[in-house]
Amino acid sequence: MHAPKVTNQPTIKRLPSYLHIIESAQRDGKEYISGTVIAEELKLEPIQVRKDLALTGIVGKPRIGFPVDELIRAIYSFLEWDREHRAILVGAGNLGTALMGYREFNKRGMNIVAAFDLDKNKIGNSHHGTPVYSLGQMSEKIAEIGVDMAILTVPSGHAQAVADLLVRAGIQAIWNFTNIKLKVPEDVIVQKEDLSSGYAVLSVKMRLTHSQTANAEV
Amino acid sequence: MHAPKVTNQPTIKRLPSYLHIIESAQRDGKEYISGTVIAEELKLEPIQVRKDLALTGIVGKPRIGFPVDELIRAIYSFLEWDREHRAILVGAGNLGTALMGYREFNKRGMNIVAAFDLDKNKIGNSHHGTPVYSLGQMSEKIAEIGVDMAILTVPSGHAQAVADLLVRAGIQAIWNFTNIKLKVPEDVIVQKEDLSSGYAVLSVKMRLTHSQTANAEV
DNA sequence: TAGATTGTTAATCGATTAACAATC
DNA sequence: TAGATTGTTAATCGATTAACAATC
Repeated sequence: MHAPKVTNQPTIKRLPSYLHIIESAQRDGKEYISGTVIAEELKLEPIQVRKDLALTGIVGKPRIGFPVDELIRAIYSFLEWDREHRAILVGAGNLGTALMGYREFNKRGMNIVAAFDLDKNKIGNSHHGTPVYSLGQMSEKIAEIGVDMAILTVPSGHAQAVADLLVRAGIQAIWNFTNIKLKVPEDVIVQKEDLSSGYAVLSVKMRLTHSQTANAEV
Repeated sequence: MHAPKVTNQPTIKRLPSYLHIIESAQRDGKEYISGTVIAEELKLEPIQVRKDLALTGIVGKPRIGFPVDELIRAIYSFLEWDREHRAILVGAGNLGTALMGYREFNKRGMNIVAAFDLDKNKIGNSHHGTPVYSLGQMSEKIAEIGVDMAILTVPSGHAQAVADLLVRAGIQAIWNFTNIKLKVPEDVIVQKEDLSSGYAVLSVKMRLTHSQTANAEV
């Protein structure tokens, strides 16, 4: 009767893709969806889907599956996507602007309330409703607005300096899109998004497929 | 005397971050770097770094560490980053443009030779040296240029249709930045980049930290 | 009822970590 | 030489998968 570990990273990372399938079923008017169906859609094992979903506390019906509306609520609740996460974004370049325009985040509770940049041409503009301020105003604005997390999309040369500013301004969580391993106090959460690692996996997969010894387990 | 598995995903995903540290040591003029130092920098266990690096075939010197130049070459070779990967990019929006401007990819052997979009205002332009063509020209251009992989940064509503086009044009590998699970033939490699999964991990980490039971193993 | 699916308990698999001899 | 680090072999840990009774 041990409580299952709630910090199973692989499971947490899969939940958003489940959610996608389940929401699509909801749009189709389905009342129930089975783990088997989700697994087929994502090419996973049914038992894995069931185990993952169990973590959210959902209870299904044998033979029928999981109640769609309830399941969506359970995942949202587990991921804390049913509450507002106020975020700021630092670095309003192409990547930053892309993230500001990513409507899915907003649906998942993330509210990007302000962006900051050094570029005078960008300051004063707004993207998808998010105003862009000067970097100099950042600490002040953070204190004023109340912010849960910062999204870091600055050039890597500025990453550590900006992170230092964020920490000093009291930010507790940083979503780091730079390729710099940030040095921050222990109690500050950093989630690093590393595009190169995806490219590395892709390259190796390509090599394995192109070679004769095609032990292509994906 | 079993050969170690070359398809250890976690290891492959860590190699780019090692490379970062090692290249920085190279710029500092260091001839050798130890696994211990790399581990410290990235807050990993030294034994894990050594095991990971061993996969590339590098041989170190006890007491001294690994020869920097040779180590960089070994990682590049293992990841096939020492060869050109000709890529096209489909969807020249903000994210696509950001990827075209990401100079690190170019250094790692990726050459984005062409981009495609539907938007007439974008067609004919070029971003960081990459020309943008109309989507209608895609199949033709792929045949003409010779392409190893496609980067998919279109709106999710178009993802499957574009993937179908790519497959028909003979593309063997797709780097998928949409949140759609693509349906492709078995022999086509898809690497999915899922920003929501990073956000999910961050949200759960925040919940765990803010709660009293701070079992904050990161 | 028959049978597909859930949820639990156990088994397997693979990755991480530990221990330690070899060595520069 | 002394001692830090490598690389190998073994132990541990955690995640995935299998088996199967319960059940709608």
